Amino acid sequence: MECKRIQRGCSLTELKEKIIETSLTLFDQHGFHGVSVNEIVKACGTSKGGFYHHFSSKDELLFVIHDYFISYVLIKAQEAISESTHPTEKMQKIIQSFVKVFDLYKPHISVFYQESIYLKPPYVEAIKKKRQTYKEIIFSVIKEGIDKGVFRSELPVEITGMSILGMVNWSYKWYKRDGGKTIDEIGDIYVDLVLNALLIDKQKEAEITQPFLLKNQVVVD
Amino acid sequence: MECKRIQRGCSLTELKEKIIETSLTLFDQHGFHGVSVNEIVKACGTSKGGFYHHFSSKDELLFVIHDYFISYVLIKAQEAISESTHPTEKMQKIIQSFVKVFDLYKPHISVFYQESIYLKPPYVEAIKKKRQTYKEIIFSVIKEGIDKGVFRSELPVEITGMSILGMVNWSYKWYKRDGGKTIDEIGDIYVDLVLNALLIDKQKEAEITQPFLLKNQVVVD
DNA sequence: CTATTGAGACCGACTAGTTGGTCTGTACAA
DNA sequence: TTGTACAGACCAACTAGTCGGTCTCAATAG
Repeated sequence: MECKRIQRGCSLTELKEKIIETSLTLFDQHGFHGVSVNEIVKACGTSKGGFYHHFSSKDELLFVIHDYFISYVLIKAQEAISESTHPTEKMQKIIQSFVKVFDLYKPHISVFYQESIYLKPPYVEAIKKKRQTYKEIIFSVIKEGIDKGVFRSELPVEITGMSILGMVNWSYKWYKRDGGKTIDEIGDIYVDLVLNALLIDKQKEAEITQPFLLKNQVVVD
Repeated sequence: MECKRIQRGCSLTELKEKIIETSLTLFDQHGFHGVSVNEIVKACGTSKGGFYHHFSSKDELLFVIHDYFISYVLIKAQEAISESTHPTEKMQKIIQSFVKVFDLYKPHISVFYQESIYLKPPYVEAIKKKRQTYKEIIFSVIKEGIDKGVFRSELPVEITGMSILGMVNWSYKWYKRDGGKTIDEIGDIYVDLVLNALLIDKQKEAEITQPFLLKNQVVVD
């Protein structure tokens, strides 16, 4: 179960790990302010002392969760674009890699997008910086696609990028693992929608046979 | 300033109105749990008594804000589809009408998407029902488009619908009134992206001259 | 091999402050 | 007089965070 996840530093004790995992689930269900430190430690079978031995504050715990997640996503995105040369393929890989994260890190994502307003100033800047980096990866792929004559040049880079981000990110509001479709299927649909929206028609004709565009398969719900 | 907004029942006293508007701004900035009732009443220049005269609880205030917003959006969407016959036009109208709400109800939207997890059981069902109705409006337009041979039949209705919703909804995370583009311009881009993603190519050829698709204008940021 | 030490991991009663909510009182209009 | 609209002191419950203390165990000393 843990094997597919990113390797944490082995310096993390079991309790610290458990506090993070437990509070992640609780925050996901009730929100950061809907869960008290007492509830966290009770759910962990530990104590206030145990908690504050590992975290200087409840806010730091929130930061650790945020940082852990965004760092992971960032690495995955960088991997995705580095192992491809063609902008279309890069876009496809980014979307598919991000969408995969939903299976592994659903609570992380919910907390990340839901509770980030509660991050205290010293922490919020660090997270913002990484989020911006992530955005710029998306933007750069779109820009590259336009420059290479693959994507439609009339599209504004930033807003198109935010549209894609929004489409994918919003999944955290509704995706359930036991829903009708697997996360990979959903990813394929996203890729299909995005590429149909971005590619210039000639390119689309040429690439329609590639696997990232949905065939005329009947996809029932 | 208020004139463009929906007419509230005139039974609302000035204080109740003021509490709603003030807390909306505060919730938007600091989150529902980041603002205490004391802070609300202080910002309003009123008192605990004043507050609890109009609201039975802080939770009810949150519900009122939610219900007010979703009801408005629902009406707008129903207007949008009823005044059009063609699915393409319906989709266009829905997106444009929703996007317009961002200018008028930015704090409502932020609170709606950010704090809804804190709605208590008696309230949360009522809101969920209306949200579902909204989703089904979108779904029905997509379904109609597919049935009429306008939208690509290989697209799954629900996920495509959630993609569109996500794309548009996500705006609340980044849209600023004084940004580079007006909300109407952003709406046009959304319409362009969505229709390019949904329309079958023949339709696209035929309708490319229509105003809802971006011309080869250079849109700089 | 045993004894001593000391540092990290953890416990839980405690505190100071804040929270949502109540209750009595008041001003005023009908 | 009666009801509505508000004021603000008050309260019980809960909050994040503290702090003195205990336990474990590895490193060192004898």
